[in-house]
Amino acid sequence: MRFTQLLIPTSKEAPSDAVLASHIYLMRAGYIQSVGSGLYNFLPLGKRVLDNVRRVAKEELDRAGCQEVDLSFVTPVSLWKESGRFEKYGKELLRFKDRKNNDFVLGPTHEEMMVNMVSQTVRSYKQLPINLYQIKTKFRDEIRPRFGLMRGREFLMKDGYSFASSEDGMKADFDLMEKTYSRIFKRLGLNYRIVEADSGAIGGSASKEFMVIADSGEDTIVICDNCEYAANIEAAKRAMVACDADEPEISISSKFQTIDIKSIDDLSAFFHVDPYYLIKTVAKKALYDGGESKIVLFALRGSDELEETKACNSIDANELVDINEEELRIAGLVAGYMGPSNLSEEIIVVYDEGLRDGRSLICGANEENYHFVGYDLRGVEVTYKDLVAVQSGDGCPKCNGKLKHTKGIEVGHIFQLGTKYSSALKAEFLDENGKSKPFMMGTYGIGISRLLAAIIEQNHDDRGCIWTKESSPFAVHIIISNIKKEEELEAGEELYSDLRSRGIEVLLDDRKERFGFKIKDFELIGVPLAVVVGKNLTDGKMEIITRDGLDKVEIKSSDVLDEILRRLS
RNA sequence: CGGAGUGUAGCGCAGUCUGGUAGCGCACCUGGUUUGGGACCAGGGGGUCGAAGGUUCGAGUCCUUUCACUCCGACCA
Repeated sequence: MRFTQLLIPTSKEAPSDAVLASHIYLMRAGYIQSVGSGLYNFLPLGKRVLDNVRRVAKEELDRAGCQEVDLSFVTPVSLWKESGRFEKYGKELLRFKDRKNNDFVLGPTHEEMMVNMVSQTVRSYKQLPINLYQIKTKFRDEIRPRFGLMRGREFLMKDGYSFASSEDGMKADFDLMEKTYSRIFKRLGLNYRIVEADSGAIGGSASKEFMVIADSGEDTIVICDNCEYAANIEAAKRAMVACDADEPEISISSKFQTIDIKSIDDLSAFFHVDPYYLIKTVAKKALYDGGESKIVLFALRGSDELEETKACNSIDANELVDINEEELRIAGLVAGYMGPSNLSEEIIVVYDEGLRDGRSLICGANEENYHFVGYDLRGVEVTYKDLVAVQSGDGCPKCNGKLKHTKGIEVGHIFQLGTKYSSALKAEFLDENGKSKPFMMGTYGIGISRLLAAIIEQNHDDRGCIWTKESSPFAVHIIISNIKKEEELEAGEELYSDLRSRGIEVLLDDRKERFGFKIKDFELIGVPLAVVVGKNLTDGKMEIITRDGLDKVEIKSSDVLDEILRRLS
């Protein structure tokens, strides 16, 4: 393509709200344009990259035997009510009515639609397994869209769904998708890691996320420095923690006056006891379907932190929200002096596994200025769940390595769903014995538009984008230094048509601009390879620039074509 | 949802306190000079000052309402 014919509005200035490199450069280099909160237009360059990422995904999925379909974007609300997700998904669902006053949502994901489609067309186990996918715009009304393409409201996603007749079949599908996804992200040139994950609003049993490692990532992931263990903090486990500090010597269990001693630190200092022996009690309001809510106390060791997603899952709630002072008071709770015992019946208490059979503990007495000393959990019937946020330095649950935190961008997520949706939506097939059974499903997503951001987060410098080979909008960027010089123009044009005739995607900068202007645009746009046709043409040479590292070499003009072909192969 | 802030040319901003002809930089158009690191000179186009209502002789500026966008937070107990 010729620069003079392409819409590439590059600019020196970035929008003031852009903080991430990917956001800044994709805007500045004219890939995308903002149209509203979390909404973007893809300009020609952006569309080319999007198509490339989509193509890589499609090729690998088709290779793995998946079939592409395209389901209606507007989906009837009835399906969402049937699956129970209408409430669970909450405000992220964009709802609206048509002229006949029927309710619809814009699809944020398509489990319901796909199950519905398959249940109408697949009747027999002989038709299984089957794996269907689509690459389609999705809409989620995010609480707070930000970071450009990273967290938009409208975005392009590949969503796939597998249907099997047995659990083994489902697991085989899942494993195949894990391999396929690995191939896709590898081809896109990404440094990624597969981590164990929470299933979130999708539901289901096992799930894994594909995380692109980047400091700007929104997710915290926990990785082992010794083995392959890696998990999202929302699902990360750790080896049991022992405490080096001595257990406090407590002769009798009793209330103890602790005026103005409210925090774990204060308590620890006041009693000269390691926080390990203190109970931290976190109060939350849990929201359920139908507007129901319950007060829940999560008890964990003072040395640990609560992981909210785990906490939410532990009580099967839709969401956890903070409790305001009024609600605390009504529940008979005192901030700073909360404890898991002596509570009204309506309050649910969940203990962290780390407290199992704990003794000689200190906790709030649920009374202003008093703590309870010598709390003993041995032989007491309580609910234990894994609630803690794994911290850097904790032991790996798989080996004796140490865990550490790092940041990642979630670009893929694969789930084993089992029969969650097929049961709810009564999607069944007849097995070998003529018996009706719900499909064993898996669901698999890739954030196609988010990948553009992820690729740039991982591949950029202070001058602009550096695309990877398969994602780049063009393979080669030819810069004609001064189009007024006939020989430069001719040589540039000739190289351009030679490359094009070999099927190579070339961007030719034929604008009537100065050299500096053009080279800055090349650096901003980030095509991996550039050829400068300029002043050293008089010595019969051209310059090849590698965008990553900006290495330059002069090559005899007659050898340039071969050199480029060699590098691209 | 809670808190803070911003809406003025395509983009980035000043002007608002103290009411009196709508400004700057970049970008854009014309002509000329320049041509290897975002050039220079001259000329030019472009605005319901987010919207609605009010106060006033007069409102970008003051008052009321509203909409949109952005940022921070959603922790501890």
